[in-house]
Amino acid sequence: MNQTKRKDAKASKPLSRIQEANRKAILDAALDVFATSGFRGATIDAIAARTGMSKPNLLYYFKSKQQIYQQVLEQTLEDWLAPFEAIDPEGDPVEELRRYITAKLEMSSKRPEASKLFANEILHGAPVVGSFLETTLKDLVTEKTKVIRHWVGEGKLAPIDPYHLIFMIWATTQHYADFDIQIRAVAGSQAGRPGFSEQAAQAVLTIILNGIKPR
Amino acid sequence: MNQTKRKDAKASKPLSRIQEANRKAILDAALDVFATSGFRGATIDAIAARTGMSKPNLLYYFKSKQQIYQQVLEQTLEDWLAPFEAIDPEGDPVEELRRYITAKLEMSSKRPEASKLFANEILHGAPVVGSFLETTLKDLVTEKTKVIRHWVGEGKLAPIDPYHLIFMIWATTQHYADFDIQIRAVAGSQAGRPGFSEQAAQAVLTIILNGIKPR
DNA sequence: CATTTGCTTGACCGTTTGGTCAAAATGAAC
DNA sequence: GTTCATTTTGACCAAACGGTCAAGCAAATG
Repeated sequence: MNQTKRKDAKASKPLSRIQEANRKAILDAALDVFATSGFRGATIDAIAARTGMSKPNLLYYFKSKQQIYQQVLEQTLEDWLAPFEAIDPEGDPVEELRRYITAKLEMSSKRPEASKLFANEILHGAPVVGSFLETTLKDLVTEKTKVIRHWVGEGKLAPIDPYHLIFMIWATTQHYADFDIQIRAVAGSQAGRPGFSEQAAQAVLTIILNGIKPR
Repeated sequence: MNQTKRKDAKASKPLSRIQEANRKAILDAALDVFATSGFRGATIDAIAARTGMSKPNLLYYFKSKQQIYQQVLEQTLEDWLAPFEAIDPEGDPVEELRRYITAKLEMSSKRPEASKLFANEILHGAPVVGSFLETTLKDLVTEKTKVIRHWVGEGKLAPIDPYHLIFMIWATTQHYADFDIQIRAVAGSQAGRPGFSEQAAQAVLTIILNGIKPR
């Protein structure tokens, strides 16, 4: 029964059906808990309660709270980055950025927990994703700044600093997820209305795209 | 009964010289600790260590960790709001907004801890400042949206939604404080150079102001 | 000087929480 | 059924942490 197919001790894990389901349930619950309470504020018990499992059972699937956190974060980063990678150097600048901003705003509205989780991580010094930021993300951003600079060179965009344009898009799109409570408190009835997030997207697009169009 | 000379709401403490100095030292240390570790992550011991006092001594001046947190937050909110209140309805729109954005970016660069403290509070559901957001801040924002709408009506600004303009400014200016680690990681050498924050201010102003100028 | 009041702290307590462990339940294979 | 591996948990431990308290120290006050 110990063929290459069944149970490999170290290299890779076949992952039984039960394991796969439980792991996923745990990571889903953990995302919520970590996002609302932060790493320190979250407790294994809280995550366990949310999945209906016992605490030791969580630690049967993941060896520590840290590890759960890392995996949730890792999983989140991929989604977070995908639309950024998708910016096409060959496409029309305004159209590409419109697509990117729209995608990010949609993510903020649909999965604010992911955004909050990430915000928390960065806010506390990026202890886990720090090296990722300095390598993968940095390279990716460098690449995109070249694209933007190329667009500017062609006269398709106003002469703006690519870094700050990117930061500004990140800032704005994340804000709607991370600060949603403040937004709801301040905008009051406005924010409750259906179509509010579409309206937000429209306003953000208007300002940024007008701001970077060549004059 | 109550002489109205002291600013005290509780009508008891004249506050000795020593008390005033120690209270301030504690609040200063607490700002740093809360900003970098969050409420849950911060410990009274850490704050005490930073002031050179003992833990019981902190609790002699403030009755609980919560109370320290509240006072730090309260103190921070005032600074945070001041430049927003200062937006002058009679002034030139572009000039007023330039002043506001510049002031906020400067705060982000000089006192990022204050910004981080606030971000953390909101991110975790605004348990302490929630009611403040729904009353004072909401009223203030409503007032400023009217000013912006008036400017738009006069044709001095492009027709943009005032709420989203405000959110966008908040988002962007806070981003440079709250996500400074990500910015430094991604921008690398750029961010280290002197004048980086001035450059950031220039870029942000360019995009937003161009974005809202009437065409 | 003595006395009162304000300031400071070492030692301690109760609770929370991350993590362990041995044993029980469940399931799979024969 | 029996046997063996996987999954689950109650009970427990050690460390961390918020907070208390009684006693010590300092500084005014007389």
